[in-house]
Amino acid sequence: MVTRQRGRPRSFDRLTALEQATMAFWEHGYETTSVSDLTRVMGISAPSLYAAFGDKKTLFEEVVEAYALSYGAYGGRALAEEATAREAVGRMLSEAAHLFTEAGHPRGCLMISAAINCSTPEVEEALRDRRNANLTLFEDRIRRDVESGGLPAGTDPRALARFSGAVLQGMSQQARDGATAEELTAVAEAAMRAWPEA
Amino acid sequence: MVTRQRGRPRSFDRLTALEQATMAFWEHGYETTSVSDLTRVMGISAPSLYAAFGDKKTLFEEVVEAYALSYGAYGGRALAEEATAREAVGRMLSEAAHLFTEAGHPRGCLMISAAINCSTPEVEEALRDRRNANLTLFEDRIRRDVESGGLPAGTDPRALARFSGAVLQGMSQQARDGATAEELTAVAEAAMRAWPEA
DNA sequence: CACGATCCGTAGCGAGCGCTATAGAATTCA
DNA sequence: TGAATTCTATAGCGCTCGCTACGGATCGTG
Repeated sequence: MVTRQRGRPRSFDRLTALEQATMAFWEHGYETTSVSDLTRVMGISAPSLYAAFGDKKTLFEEVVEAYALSYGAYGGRALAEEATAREAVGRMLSEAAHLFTEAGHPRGCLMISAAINCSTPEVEEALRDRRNANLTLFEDRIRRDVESGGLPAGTDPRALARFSGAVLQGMSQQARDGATAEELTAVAEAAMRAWPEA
Repeated sequence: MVTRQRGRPRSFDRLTALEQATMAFWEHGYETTSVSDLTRVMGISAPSLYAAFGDKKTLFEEVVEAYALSYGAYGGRALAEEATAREAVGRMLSEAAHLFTEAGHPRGCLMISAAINCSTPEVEEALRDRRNANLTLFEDRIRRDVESGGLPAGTDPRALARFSGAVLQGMSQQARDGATAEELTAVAEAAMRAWPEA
């Protein structure tokens, strides 16, 4: 049902503006990115922003959702496509080493770094919930391999998932602190040495 | 040379106020902790704060320095007191698992989480410089063991230092995301499995 | 064309920010 | 006791924050 639009059409591309907002939030975080920062990088005025995206918090939520489906989708892809939990996490960390440092967008991971110390608690908790949900996905995938014999019987799925998530979060901060793709790749490889032998 | 103080004496304890400022910055970060937050938790008025500590940025720098010498000294102690780099880092991660989660102060590490996304770039860089300086300390300690044969000849000191730092930073965020001391201890133990055999 | 609908830019709201001028209170020294 | 010194509290500065009222501009529809 495509309702023909009635009034004056929007003079900017909504997806482009969302992408530019993503870059701003990714680089500076939720709190530090002001609405006037956003209107400048998006090339629109404040009333246009509020009409198209709601308030700042709602815009950020849409940014996070879009990020999770694009830049942040590598983890889910690895979990879905690799045959074992070990291969999935190994691939995820390896890809993260490049994604966290490549040119064309800010360093690190938006979901990890963009709402660390936030005066709006709901925003901070929303990203925390996403991070913890991802941890549970790791844990479930690892447990499947433990139960099927792909990982040793004594393996603690929750501990191994937390370890992998901690390395990923640490890699994000190292990327923002200046680490190169090569250095992060070495971190990822070291982390996989901690995994039990298959 | 203790010069007798002349005018009206200060009506609050400077160290106590500094400690209370530390707790506030530790929990909420540099940016999110306002001067009025500080005056409330420190129990003093704004002019007293500015007279005793300078501006907000200077107060934060003093907080960070005091933190590094107290709560944050465990890493330096482990490096100084343990016989090998492996034992030092293992002890550091193990202690961090408890320090990052124990009651009586906020979770995680102030130097890791308090200035992530900061509108004052110098503050963000000051903590980044401290983190990177700590990485170099790890690296130097590891290199000593590689050169003395305590670690295998092929070991990359910089990579192993970055890995250890990444785990520490990840543990800090996991602590703030709700991980228990036991879970973080498991993360620390997993990390040490990545270290080469002595 | 006129009309309703929708979007745009200007301009500014109330609130909180970091910070400070000012004056009074409390102490030491002469 | 009086003067000099230093701290404290009130009160408010200029600024930026997130957000929006308003009027003009631009569209589809009749």
